[in-house]
Amino acid sequence: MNKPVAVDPADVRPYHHGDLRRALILAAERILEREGPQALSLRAVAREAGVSPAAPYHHFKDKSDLLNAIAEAGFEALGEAIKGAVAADTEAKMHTMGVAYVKFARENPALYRVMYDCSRAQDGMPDKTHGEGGGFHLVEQAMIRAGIDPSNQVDLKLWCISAWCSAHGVAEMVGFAQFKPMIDELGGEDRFIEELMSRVCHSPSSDL
Amino acid sequence: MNKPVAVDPADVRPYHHGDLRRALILAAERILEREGPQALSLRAVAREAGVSPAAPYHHFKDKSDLLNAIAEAGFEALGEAIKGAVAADTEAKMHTMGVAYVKFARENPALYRVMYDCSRAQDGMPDKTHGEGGGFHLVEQAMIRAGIDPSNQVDLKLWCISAWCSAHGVAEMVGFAQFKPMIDELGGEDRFIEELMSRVCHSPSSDL
DNA sequence: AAGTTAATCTTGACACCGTTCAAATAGCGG
DNA sequence: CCGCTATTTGAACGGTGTCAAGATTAACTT
Repeated sequence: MNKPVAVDPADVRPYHHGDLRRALILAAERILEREGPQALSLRAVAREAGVSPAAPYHHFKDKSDLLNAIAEAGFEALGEAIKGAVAADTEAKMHTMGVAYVKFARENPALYRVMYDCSRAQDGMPDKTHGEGGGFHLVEQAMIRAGIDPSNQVDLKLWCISAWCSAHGVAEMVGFAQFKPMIDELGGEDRFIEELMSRVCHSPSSDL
Repeated sequence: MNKPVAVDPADVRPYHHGDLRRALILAAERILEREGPQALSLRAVAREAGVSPAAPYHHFKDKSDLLNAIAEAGFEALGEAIKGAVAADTEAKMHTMGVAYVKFARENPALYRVMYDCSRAQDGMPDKTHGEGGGFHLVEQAMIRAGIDPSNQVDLKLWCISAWCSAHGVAEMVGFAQFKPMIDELGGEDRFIEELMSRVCHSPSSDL
């Protein structure tokens, strides 16, 4: 008899058919990138993972349960993107973080869609987003650096939320094709994002 | 034989089955308010209008075509809401308009959802929104009143877009249940909206 | 006024979706 | 080796968007 051949642990399918849960999430992300959010059906994910339509139900309660897993990973990636931008900017300004946020959304539009569709269906963004390494936490620190008094917790949180809202709004709308003329006039979407972000981060007068 | 009985003209179904197109839109809006956006299927709309599942296809190319009609009406109503708020505020500040915007979104969550789902699938918001009486036009005027130089068209538009983005972001996120503790601490969602809006309209320092 | 045309609506079908459930299968502990 | 449990399948149900073909009715033409 052959003893089990020594295989790369990455190739091992430890269970029945492998580590589905993970495989399903990966398959879903693949579909998301390739065909967009409206093509992301449970059956399509199962198909992509090479498994029957009912199989996912042993790893996810629901379709929305799968979506939530994807969304959570998305928010984590978003946090990483922001962190990366902060690390590259010695001043670690809100503006920098905002631009990183919007660019992440633009580079992963389908994922970003799932992230906020889930947030709306759930109670909001995943808890981890507000935790130690999460994106929201980074915003808090930047706000404090920008001069917001951290002893007034409510005020600080309000500033963070309002900033996050603005970034989200920009992220959802930069893609509107109706802005294309303006984008061309400015010389590219990156410039457009910069211009919007600097206005969001700094109002021209106090009586707006 | 009976001649047709004299009927109230309101009961008359002038066409085959009545003025469908309009009836379908109304039925859809009814479903939207009653059961939310995920219950809005073409078949359900047809059912609500008392008509066969295929009937809508003679008035709308698609399901999305119906949705677009609803979205367009929604953006018009949003413009009216903003206009109303401006009329009631002698100073006609951006802050006032922003609050009106967000409150409209919160009072018509399902409609608001359809509005932006369509905008994303289309090229953006309906053209009428930017026209003479549209909501975007009102923002432009308010921006000019707030001191933005109207001779720099690009700059003016950028200010308007950034403001609209912020309002949209707030509108989408105030509903997150995870903010409930903070809302309670502030004494209600209205107050929460005010606080966010004033921060969005007025940054604390220029180096945010 | 009658007959033709064109618009409107229905019926029935197709493919796909989310979800469930009983049966089959495979790995695991004894 | 046997049974146990987790995993997967297959088939089914009700629902969806969409389309083609036929029936019905309004409108137009002469």
